[in-house]
Amino acid sequence: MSRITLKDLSKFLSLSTSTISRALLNDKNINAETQKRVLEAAEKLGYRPNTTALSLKYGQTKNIGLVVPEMITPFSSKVLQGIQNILYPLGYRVIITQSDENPLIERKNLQLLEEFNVDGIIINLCHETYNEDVYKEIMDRGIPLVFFDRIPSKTLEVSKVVVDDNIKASLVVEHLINTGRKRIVHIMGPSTIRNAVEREMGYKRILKKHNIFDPELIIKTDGMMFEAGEHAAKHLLDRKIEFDSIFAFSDTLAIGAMNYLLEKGIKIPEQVAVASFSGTELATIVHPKLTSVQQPLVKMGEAAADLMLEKIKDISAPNQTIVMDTELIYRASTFN
Amino acid sequence: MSRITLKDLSKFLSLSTSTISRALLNDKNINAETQKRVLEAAEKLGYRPNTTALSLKYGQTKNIGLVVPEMITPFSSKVLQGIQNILYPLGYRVIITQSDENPLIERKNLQLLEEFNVDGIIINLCHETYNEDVYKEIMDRGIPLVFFDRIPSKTLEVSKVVVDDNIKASLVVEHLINTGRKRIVHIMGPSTIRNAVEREMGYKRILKKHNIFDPELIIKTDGMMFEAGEHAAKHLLDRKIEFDSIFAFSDTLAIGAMNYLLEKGIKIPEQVAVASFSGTELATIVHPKLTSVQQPLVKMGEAAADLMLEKIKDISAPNQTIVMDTELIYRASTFN
DNA sequence: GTGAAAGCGCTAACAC
DNA sequence: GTGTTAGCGCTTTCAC
Repeated sequence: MSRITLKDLSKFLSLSTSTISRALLNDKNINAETQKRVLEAAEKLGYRPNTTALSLKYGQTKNIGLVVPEMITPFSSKVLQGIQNILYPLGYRVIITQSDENPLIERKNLQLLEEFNVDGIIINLCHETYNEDVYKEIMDRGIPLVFFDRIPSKTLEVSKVVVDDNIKASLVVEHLINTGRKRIVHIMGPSTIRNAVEREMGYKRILKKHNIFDPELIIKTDGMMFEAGEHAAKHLLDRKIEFDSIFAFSDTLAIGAMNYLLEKGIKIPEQVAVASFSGTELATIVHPKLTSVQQPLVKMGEAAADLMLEKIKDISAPNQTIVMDTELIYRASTFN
Repeated sequence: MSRITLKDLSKFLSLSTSTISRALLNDKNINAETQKRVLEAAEKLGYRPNTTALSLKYGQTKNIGLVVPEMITPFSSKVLQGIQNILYPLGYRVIITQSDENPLIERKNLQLLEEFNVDGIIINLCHETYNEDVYKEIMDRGIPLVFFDRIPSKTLEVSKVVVDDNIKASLVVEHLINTGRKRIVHIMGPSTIRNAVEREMGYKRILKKHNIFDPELIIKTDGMMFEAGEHAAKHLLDRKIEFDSIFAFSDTLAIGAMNYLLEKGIKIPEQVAVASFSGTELATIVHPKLTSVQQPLVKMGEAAADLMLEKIKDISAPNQTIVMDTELIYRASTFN
């Protein structure tokens, strides 16, 4: 808590609090001499403005909530970094909540953030439709909501930051084909996540184009974490499904699968090439390093924060969709 | 922002705001009938208390700052989880800042949090002494500071949550010796981090006890991230230093080193066993999985939050040091 | 049991 | 150019 207040300065200098305030705010109606005295006294006594008073005055808490599915992988941290880059210098605090990939927890988090009186919420959701009612309620109450990465179903019009999942997924698959792979597995995320469906569409389109599509090669996972990837790999081996490569929905799933294969003595990339989507550090801290679609996560955070600022300035600003550019990074996991 | 206020309810029910307030706070001086009416109206109109007004009233922002070195690894996220477990239900917001292992950024973060008027700061520092002056200043201003994991030098008495680095490091080394390793490298963190020194001491003590200590086997890194581990491994190979195992300061350094060795075709654990310290998911998502000292990160966060609450309740509460139990988890990276 | 009024720290409209 | 005052939303004396 700030100890010393305008009132203290006012007493100290025998000036009214409004004069002090004006001096501090660099108002035009202030004597240069007076201002200097005030500034010096403020410095000397260690005055720090009370943000709470300002919040009350202006009706803005300067708190922005962030809801993410998890923070085990660096994905959200990177986006957070971008959000902070924009919001911290402007005096906004960012309050993070983790949903643990559970829509129920996400729901609680949203309610918690509302209780925290945030000015807006930036969210990467964990289920396309489950909490749609809450999203709506929140927006109806005049609290702007900005989505990134995983967005709600099309029935809800919102501001959002996304990547072109479909096209980039197809590029990954093309790459696998170009390097001679024919039995390309897709480890697909839950279909309650729009991106999973989009990436699958990209995958399917290319395989069909090349006439090598086989529905058996699509493994839909239940979860999103490493074990889900392991299960997918186990499933493939247990069923003796023949495959020479994997395109996974995310680095996380890819790594889970990769480690299972390595444990079973399968050589990567010699026997099975692995590629994925995300672009976190995870792709480069495993061996072999993963070919992956790199998303500009920090920039995505910055974009989301910008959208949020726009909405805060004018709640009726039109919803925008920002599509970020991604880059397919080729690494050892897909080359012999 | 909450739309509807006590005043609105007051008008709506033709009652004074004080009565409304009393009803909502379940005060004894309130007619049961009146209270019922108020509660119903509040529900109906969707009243939500304005936390800002409360903050101003009580002189507490209910904001707690968190300063961590990085969020690329899951270490801080886990601790954050624990902190949130305790603080969120109590209405405290947690505001995170990342120092990027840079004391200068840490300094800025601390100042930022002060400007945010936090009620207290929980911190995992990135340099033992560099910002000691700021820590002191902050505490002198009556803002409680609680440290965890990496703590300041002994000249600064503070509340903190730590683990027994020295003893657990020695257990890891004993384990390596028990599995037949003789040339045990230590990849040591920067000595500006107390834990690095403690873990090195544990390492040294055991090697000396067994008469196999060789100063050449200690590689002190400059950084803390994966590349620093790689560099250490490169250094070992370049200098043709003979070794059959590695004990690394952290999972991060261990993984960096491991991947470099794997790239050079060195077999793990057959040729080189690897063990580390941390206990994040990182240890289990690489191949082979890492033997590592598992720290109870969520619990550490909870303990730090508890210490913080104590300090908030009574700023003059005595400083406490909580030492958490850790567990050495044996995994494939140290077994043939 | 209820209402009026003060005050938390600050800014801004209004006097002078 | 400076001071006075009101008010942001809430709780809490103090009256009645």
